[in-house]
Amino acid sequence: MKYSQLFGRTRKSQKQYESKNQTLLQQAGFVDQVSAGVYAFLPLGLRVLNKISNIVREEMNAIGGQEVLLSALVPQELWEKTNRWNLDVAFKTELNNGGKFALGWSHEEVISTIAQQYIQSYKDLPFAPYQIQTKFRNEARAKSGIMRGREFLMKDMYSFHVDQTDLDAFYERAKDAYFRVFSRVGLGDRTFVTFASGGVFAKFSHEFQTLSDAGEDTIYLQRDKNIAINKEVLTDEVLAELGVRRDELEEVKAIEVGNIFKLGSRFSEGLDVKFLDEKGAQQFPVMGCYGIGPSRVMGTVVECLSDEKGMVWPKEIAPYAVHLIDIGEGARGQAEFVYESLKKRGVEVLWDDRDLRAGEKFADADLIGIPLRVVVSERNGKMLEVKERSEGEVRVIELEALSAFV
RNA sequence: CGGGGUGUAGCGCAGUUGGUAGCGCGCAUCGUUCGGGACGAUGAGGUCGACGGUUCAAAUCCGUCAUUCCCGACCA
Repeated sequence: MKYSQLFGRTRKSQKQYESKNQTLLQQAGFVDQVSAGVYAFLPLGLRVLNKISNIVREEMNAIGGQEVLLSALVPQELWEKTNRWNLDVAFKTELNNGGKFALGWSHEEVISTIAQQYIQSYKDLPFAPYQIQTKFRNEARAKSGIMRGREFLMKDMYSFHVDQTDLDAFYERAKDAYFRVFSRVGLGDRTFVTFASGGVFAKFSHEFQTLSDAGEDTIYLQRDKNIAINKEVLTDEVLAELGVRRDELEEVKAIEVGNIFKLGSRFSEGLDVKFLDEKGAQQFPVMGCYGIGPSRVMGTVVECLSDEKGMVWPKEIAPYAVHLIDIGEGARGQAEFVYESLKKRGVEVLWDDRDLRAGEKFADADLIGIPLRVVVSERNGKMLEVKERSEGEVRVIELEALSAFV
């Protein structure tokens, strides 16, 4: 992609928000705020978001998840079956004939109602559909850039099992899959599985909490034992159960990037999803649900991995692999050659082909945060000057040697 | 939903005791520049959030509503 043709661009003057991700993503032209908690993703931002979604997709598929796309409009009657119609989070709307709907802020009702048609026998279980869809939540106060919005992208998976044992086994596989997701997006070393409130049917749920001062949650860490506990469930009883002492805990701020939850049979009972077991007896499937918000993950990466010059994207989710810069008119032809060569090799490259001075191009490259910067100039002739965004070292190499960096 | 701040050109901002609006960036044209956000010249671009009130006169004072940011509350 040639930067001169890109929809969206960097700004020199940018309001400095309290939220780093809001400031940097807007300044670099990755997102545009439409309203409080409502964001449009521009080409660069969408590329990142899609890469995160694809990682999630791959890892969910790897444990047997099956992708679906549910409806965003969810009728009142479904919510009423589970007593969730009158909740503040819901954006409500209605048809011209008066039928009432809420925009989906979670989809247990929809998926369970559909599942009901396909679950008759224990032989039909287990399965785990998931979707990646925009969720709508009527937050009283949107905040923190793209991390707590009124609409946001969410991967939600729901699993259905014949019994608790089967759920427990799948739950552990989902937990592992979540670790792989956070590792791949570059947050692995600072993301902890955290004991959190389990609601009515389970003692705990598990949150995936990424350490960051920008986080809304307070968690307590025992790093040696790799145990983390959300402040909301920190009691002496819980500490005893987990085998940790209060005085060995470290209090930290964290961002909840994922949450997995054992639902038991609340929804299968509420929505009357039943199957016949081996003995011909009617049973309710045991369910689990598993959420990750790709847009929140994107914001979290910005919060955690940026520096004073701008964003620093990990390779797996960077909008492009290479940020090509040509300096001086004499380098234009060589830049064109390098650009075409890289594209032919399947390397994703953003070429800043604007007729600007070097300083502006460097500053924009730092702000945008693509992992590898490649400079061509008359000074370097046919050689390429490469520098990784995350470190300072500059190397001069031949085009053929570039594959070692991307 | 309570509390505080904010609203003026595409973006970031200034605008004093009321007298119908400026600066920087960006943008357009030209020239000089050209390895860490260059410089000069010329130019385009705003019913000052909305509505109502006070006044000869309102970006400016008063009221209401909407907006946005932050703190808190909330957060299957």
